Formats: sequence, structure tokens, C-alpha cells
Amino acid sequence: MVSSTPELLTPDLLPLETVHHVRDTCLCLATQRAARRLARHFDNALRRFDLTNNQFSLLVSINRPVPPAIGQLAPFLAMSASTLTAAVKPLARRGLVMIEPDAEDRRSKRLRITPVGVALMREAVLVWRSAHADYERGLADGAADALRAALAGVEPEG
Amino acid sequence: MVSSTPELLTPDLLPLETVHHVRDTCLCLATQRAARRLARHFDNALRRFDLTNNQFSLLVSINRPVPPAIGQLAPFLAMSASTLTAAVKPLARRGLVMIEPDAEDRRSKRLRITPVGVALMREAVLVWRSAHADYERGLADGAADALRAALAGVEPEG
DNA sequence: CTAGTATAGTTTGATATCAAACTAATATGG
DNA sequence: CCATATTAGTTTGATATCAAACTATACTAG
Repeated sequence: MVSSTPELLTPDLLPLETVHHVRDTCLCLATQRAARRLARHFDNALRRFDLTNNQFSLLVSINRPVPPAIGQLAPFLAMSASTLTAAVKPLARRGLVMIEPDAEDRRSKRLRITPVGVALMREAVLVWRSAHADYERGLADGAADALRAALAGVEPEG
Repeated sequence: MVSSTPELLTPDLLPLETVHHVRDTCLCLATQRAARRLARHFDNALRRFDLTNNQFSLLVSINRPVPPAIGQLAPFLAMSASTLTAAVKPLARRGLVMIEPDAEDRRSKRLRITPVGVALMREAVLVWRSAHADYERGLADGAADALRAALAGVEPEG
């Protein structure tokens, strides 16, 4: 019982009012929590392909007629170039992506999805579709659209 | 120029329609992007305390009259117990948190914020407040509330 | 009481994340 | 042309994240 161990109480705390304010209003905390839950859901769904939700999103983003450079992709994914450099490595190791120096600017490197990557993604997209439907099915009507709209509302530059 | 390097085009791609559908509708991708942006904003603001946004949220969550156990805190933060075990270590090393075995169930460990942790957080909360105001100031009217509401709408159990 | 089961955390090995410092290549000024 | 500044990526070292396998403790049937 709690009351039987008064010596365990911490006497000197932040005001609980402050704590509750942070917990109820912090957009960062709320977003990190939702991000972890969503990541788990899609990581589970994509596990059969040995893809994480991040790797799936990265492969989708790389699937462009002109292979994008790291410097273009990182802002789109809202991640640093150093994170992207690291994220590409396991995919390149598996032959799903190729890293090619740009002929016109040898500092720049373009990321190209390989035929093996495309073949894997053809299947993975089907599973993504069903995992997304699963997820939305657990939400109230309009909740998914509301979240999409709200997240669009916090994008920089509209 | 793009058209001058046709040999760089990947012939075999997923349909761009599919790609655009994923990019425009995936709640996971949209949430991870927002989570990264928000994390960076608050990591920057809290850097002067050598706290990450995660460590800040964790310390806020630990600041309770009865020190919570790992098994209680992990679901609240929507993270696994193994992640929480790891996250506590740097804070314990710095003396901001203490890990105490529960007297009534020696499997369980309670996390207590120390006086040093409370003192640090008194300052950090002020900075959080101003960083949050900064962030909201960059949004359209109602965007923050809309995001809070939308994120609440994807919480399990209401 | 004891065997089996369930629960609470930890460890391990992998990916994910960033800032800061670094390397290499391009652009610019003189 | 050369020196400087800028830009594109990479490396480093730290935290963050998870599932799976593990340890230790508690519970529960028989």
C-alpha cells in the first residue's frame, strides 16, 4: 500500500499543476507518443519484408523518375543528412538501393531504387495499404483525416 | 539538366500514383516527420541543460508523489520497457533520477526524481514554456489545438 | 510445498536520430 | 589562376527505439 511507505515519497517536487500542464499541452510529447505507436504498428506489419516503417517510407521516397540526392531527400523527410546517410546503408547492403555520384556535381550522391527494391516494394505497398486500413478502422470517423490535416498545419512553408 | 541525362532514369519503378498516395495519406510517415521536427525544436531549446526533449518528458513524467515503476511509465509514454530502461540510465548517471526496487515487489523498480533533478527541471520548464510559445507562434491560429485534438483522437482507449 | 506459469526488468543486436567536426568538390573574388 | 568561401556528404559519439531472449521474482495449482 502506498500509505504504508511514506518514507518513499519525494518531498521536493515540481508543482503537479506544472507537470499536468506539460503533459496536457506539450505538442512534442504528444507527437512522440503517437509516432512511437504508429511506428510499432507499421513495423509489425512490414516485418515479413524485413523492413521498418522508416525504410518503407525511404524506399517510397526514393522511387522517383530522377533519383533524388541526399540533400533533396533529407528536407522532405524532415531528417538530417547524417541520419539519411546512415539510413541508406542497410538498404544498400541488401541491394534495394544504389548510391550513385551525380555526374554533374561529384559532391552530390543520388539514391536509386533497384529492380530488387521495386519488386519488394510492390508487395510491401499492398501490406502497407491493409495495415493502414487496419489502423484507421480502430479510429473514430474522421480522426485520420483530422490528424492528416493537423499535421499538414504544422508543416513549415505550408 | 535532367533531360540531358536520360541514362540515369530508372525504367522499372512503382507507379508514381502509388507513391503519391502513400506520401499523401500515410499517417505514420506524416507523424514521424512532425515528430522529428518537433524533437529538433525542443532539443535545441533544452540543449543548455544538456537535456533532450525525451529526457525532459521523462523527468516530467517521473515527477510524481509516488515514484512510478517502469511498467507503469512505459505505457504512458507509449514506449517499450526496454527503451525506458535504457533511457533512464543517462539520467541516473547524472544523478537526476534514482532507481529504487519496490519494497513490496522486488521485481519492480521505481523511478524517483532527485532534488538535483527537480532543481534542473524548475529552470527547464521555464525554457520549455517559452520554446512552446515560440513554436505555436509559427503556426496558424488554432493549429496547435487542432493537432492536440487530433493526436488525442488516435490514442488507444479513448 | 513445489512445479509450472506469469510478471518485471535487463541485455543484446539492430536501426534511427542528431550536432559537431571532418573531407571533398564546387563556386567566387581578386 | 589561386585563395577563400560555400556546399554535399560522411564520420563520430551520444541518445532513442524495438523485439527477442534472458534473469529474477511472484503467483498458482496440485
